[in-house]
Amino acid sequence: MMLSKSCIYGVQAAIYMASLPRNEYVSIQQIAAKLNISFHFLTKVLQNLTQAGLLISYRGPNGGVALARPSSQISLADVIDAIDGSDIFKECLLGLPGCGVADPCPAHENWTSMRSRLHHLCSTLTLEELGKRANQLNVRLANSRAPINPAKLLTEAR
Amino acid sequence: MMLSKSCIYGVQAAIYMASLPRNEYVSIQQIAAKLNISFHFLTKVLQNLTQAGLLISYRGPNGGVALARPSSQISLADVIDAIDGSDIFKECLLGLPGCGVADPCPAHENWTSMRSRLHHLCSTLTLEELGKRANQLNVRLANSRAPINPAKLLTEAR
DNA sequence: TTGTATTAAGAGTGCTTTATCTGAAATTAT
DNA sequence: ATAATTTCAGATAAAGCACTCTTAATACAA
Repeated sequence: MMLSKSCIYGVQAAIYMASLPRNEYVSIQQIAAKLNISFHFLTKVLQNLTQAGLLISYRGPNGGVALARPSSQISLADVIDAIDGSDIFKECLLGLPGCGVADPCPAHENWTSMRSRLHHLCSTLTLEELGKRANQLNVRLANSRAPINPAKLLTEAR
Repeated sequence: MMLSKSCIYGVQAAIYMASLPRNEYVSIQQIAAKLNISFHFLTKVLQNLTQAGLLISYRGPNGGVALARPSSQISLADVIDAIDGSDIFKECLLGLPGCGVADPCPAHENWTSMRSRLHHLCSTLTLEELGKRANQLNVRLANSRAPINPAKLLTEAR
C-alpha cells in the first residue's frame, strides 16, 4: 500500500473537516461514524495531526478537533508527512540507504523524477480543493456507502 | 514503504541476474551473498518469481535460477507484479474500494494520472536497461557497499 | 460541586510481514 | 549406489502494524 492505513484515515478525516461549511470543532466520534472508521483508532491518528500543529483540539462537551489553519493552507503532503513521515517523497525505489546523485541505484534517475512529481502533486493539492470536491455529487469520501442523514449518524455512533 | 521488502529483494536479485554477462544459472546463495540478503528469505522470494514464470530454476549441483526470458523482455512492473501484486498500479490513494470514474474519491483525478505515469515507467523499464546501469561505475545495487572482485565474492559465498 | 462529554495517553491484543530453520525432492558427480 | 549440492515446501519465531480497551485529564452544564 502506498500510504499506511493510519495515514489514509488521517487524510480522509482532514478532507471531511475541510468539506464542512465552516471550520468549527467536530467531535472525533462524529468523524469516525461518518467515515466508518474505528473511533479509538482514529483518535490515535488525529493525535498525530494535532501534535504536528495541523489540528486544534478541545476537550469536554462540545469539544472536538478543527483545522488549525485555513484549509487552503494545508496541503495533502502536510497531512501525509505528519503521519507517515516524508519517506515516500525521499525514499529510493530499491530501498538502498544513501541512494543519491553521488551513489545512485540503477533506477535512480527514473525514480527521482517520478518522486518529485508526486511531491509536487501532494504539496499543491490543498484540503480546500479536496474538501470542495468531496462536497460534489457522486464524489465520495467514506470507506463504505454511508447514509446521508447526519442525525441518524449520530444515533448510530451510540 | 512503496514496495515491500520481499519485492525490493526480488527486484534487486532480478537486476543482478540481468547484469551478468550471460544468462546462466546462478545459485541463490551467490545472489544472497552479493546483495547482502538472508539466503533463506531470498529463496522464498525467488520462488514467487519462478512460479510467475519470470525465472527458471534448476536443482542440484551447478543448479540455480536464471531469467526465463531475455532481460529486454522483462519489465520492472513484471517483477513487482509477481511479488507485491498490481495493487500499486490500481489502488485508490485514499484506499477506497471501487474508486473509479463513476464513483471517484476527491483525489481521484490527480491520482490516476500519477498512477498511470508510474505504471508506464515501470512497464517500460526493462531488466536489460537496469542491468546495464548496475554494471556502470558508481552505480550500486547491494544494500551495503560490497567488494568489487567477483572471484572474491564467490569465495565468500562459500 | 457533581456529573457528563470529550480528547489524551498508554497498555494490551491479534494479524501480517519479515526472517529463520528443517527436512524433502531433484540433480549431478564420484 | 552413494554422497554432495541445490531448490522446494512447510513450520516456526520475531517484529511491526492495525486495532481495541482502559484510565486519565479537561471542560462544560446543571
